[in-house]
Amino acid sequence: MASIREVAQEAGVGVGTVSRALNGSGYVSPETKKKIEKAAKKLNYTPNELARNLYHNRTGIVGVVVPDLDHPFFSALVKHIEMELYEQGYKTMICNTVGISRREQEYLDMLERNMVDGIITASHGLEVEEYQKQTKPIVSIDRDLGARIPLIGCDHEKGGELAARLMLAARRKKVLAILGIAPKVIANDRYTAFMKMLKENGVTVKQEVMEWNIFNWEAYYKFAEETFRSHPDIDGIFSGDLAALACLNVAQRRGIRVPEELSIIGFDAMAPSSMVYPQLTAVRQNVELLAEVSVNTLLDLVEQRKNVPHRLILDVEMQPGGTA
Amino acid sequence: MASIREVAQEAGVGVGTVSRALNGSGYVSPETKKKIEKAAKKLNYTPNELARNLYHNRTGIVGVVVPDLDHPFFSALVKHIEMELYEQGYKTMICNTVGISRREQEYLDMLERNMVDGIITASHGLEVEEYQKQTKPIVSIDRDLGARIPLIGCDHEKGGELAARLMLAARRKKVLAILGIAPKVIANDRYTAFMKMLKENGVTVKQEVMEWNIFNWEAYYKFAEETFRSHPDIDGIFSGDLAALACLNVAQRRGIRVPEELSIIGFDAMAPSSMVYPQLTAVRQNVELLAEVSVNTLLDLVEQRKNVPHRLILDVEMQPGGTA
DNA sequence: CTGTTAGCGCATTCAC
DNA sequence: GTGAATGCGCTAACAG
Repeated sequence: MASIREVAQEAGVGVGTVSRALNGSGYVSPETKKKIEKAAKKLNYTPNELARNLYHNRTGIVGVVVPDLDHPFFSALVKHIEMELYEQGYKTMICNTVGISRREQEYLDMLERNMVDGIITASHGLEVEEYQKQTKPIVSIDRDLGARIPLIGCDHEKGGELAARLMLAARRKKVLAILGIAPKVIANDRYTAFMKMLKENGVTVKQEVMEWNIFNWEAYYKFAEETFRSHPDIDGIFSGDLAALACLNVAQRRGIRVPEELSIIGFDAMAPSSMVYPQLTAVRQNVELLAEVSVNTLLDLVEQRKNVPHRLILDVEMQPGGTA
Repeated sequence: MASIREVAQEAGVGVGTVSRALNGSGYVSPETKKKIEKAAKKLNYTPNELARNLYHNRTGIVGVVVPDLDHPFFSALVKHIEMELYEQGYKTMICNTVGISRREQEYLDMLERNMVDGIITASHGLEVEEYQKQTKPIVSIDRDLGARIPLIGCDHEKGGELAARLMLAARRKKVLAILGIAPKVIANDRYTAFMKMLKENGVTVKQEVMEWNIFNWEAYYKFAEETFRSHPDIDGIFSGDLAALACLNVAQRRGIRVPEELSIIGFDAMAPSSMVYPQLTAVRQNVELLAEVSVNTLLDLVEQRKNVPHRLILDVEMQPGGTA
């Protein structure tokens, strides 16, 4: 509540001196510095960040846009992004788009209005053009938004191949891939690679597509039940963690033995995949590293520290489990 | 990038007029208004929110402090808080304290520095005194921070009793309660009520205490294994969702039949409790309502809309499952 | 070494 | 109806 002017008055000096003393910029005699600090303490002075922001034209806030915070992958991602940003002196503003592209757009607008210094987006409902209009720092996770916007993601192709290899090792013959990913996102490559390798080896591969922007458990569960009705003869399933867990649950309920009769392989290997019994076999993304790389790439842009590569692909590995 | 002054120049009017025209405050002739709008569009003018913030001494940002975003309860809570805040025109800044009270303190400081208009805290590592120093709006979830700070939470006592009733109905004789909650938090009441009712009915109740600020699955799992080693004779377990899920997993691995030989009841009933087979029996908190009430209480304070009650306790119910 | 001054961009007086 | 002037709180450049 107390302003810098009041502190200056109390200490009997000018505002500039107070500013320098408290910020450690420029020279202030030890003596007057003491006086100023005493005055500041007495008045319980706290600098008003809003005024600072206006002057510096920055806020130290980074916007993080995700489709759904209550999804294990995104909650873990945001957690680690927040922690990394904090380490580097930034704050995190979040936005759930829940499939509403208007909300995504509004966050982009906040960039223009200087509310945030940069954006990390993992929600992909808008057209690429909207992003390309922007001139301020943006980093994209899992989607190519053009040459000026760095893309960070994991090696989805390798993930798909790792899964395919497991299916082959288990001699599966009729496998289902459940695609639940936004169009235009590199995450789709996991299915392409998966199906390609299996087909090359004479395995029959079917596919089902889930609404990509629905993330609640009910929906996954219903979809799994429907899947078993329409594909009673499959002996393998590959999909995102949650759909895989739903399939596992329905299989157990139906008395289908996993993995003897049916292999189930997930993608992401987030916490819930370890909670079930048997533990889900799944391709693991290194979310922590993903967060770290995304943040550092963005801040390289924000602070113009150095040039950043346009495409950064992180390694994946297979989390062993009991379902394949 | 274009400022209001440039727009004024382009339109050949004064800055005040531009401000009034674009904000709809005060009178502007339809004619000049047109001119101004054209100029604004031409220059691609966007008001600088930082300047506005300084003038109004507000940011429209609410800080949300939680121990760990990557915990199903908190990720769901933050998701719904964010959505509700968005509906009301506010943005959400998040902070993972991950058990570090310094981080909690820093967020409190941001209140003083006017970076956020208010705070919703569900992380309770700091002493009450630190909160009571604050004069700006704060709402607390699950912990009493003194008369001036509203407390929102669910009816933990009732939850504990609902669980106890199920244990009694299943004729359990040696029950274990796993406490994993911060000290001084009303969430502890669930265990107090649970144990009280069971003891009154002649049931033996033991208890174990987990580090309250550890939230990763590994820790839960290890704790569960240790629990079965040291308490091989129990026939009932009551704890938070994640510890309960870990116990269920270990029990299944050990070939203990649930619920025939062992009843397991969780608290929260978040998504992962539905993913396992059998589904976890658990006390359900209405997170959505909790978020809505917290946000509205805070904004009543921020906008001084009306007086708010100091204590708001929400109902709970039992989520049926197959583990009790 | 330190006080004064001039903005940062906007919103709101208050004369005209 | 409208323009000019003032201030939000702070920082940095500039005299002194």
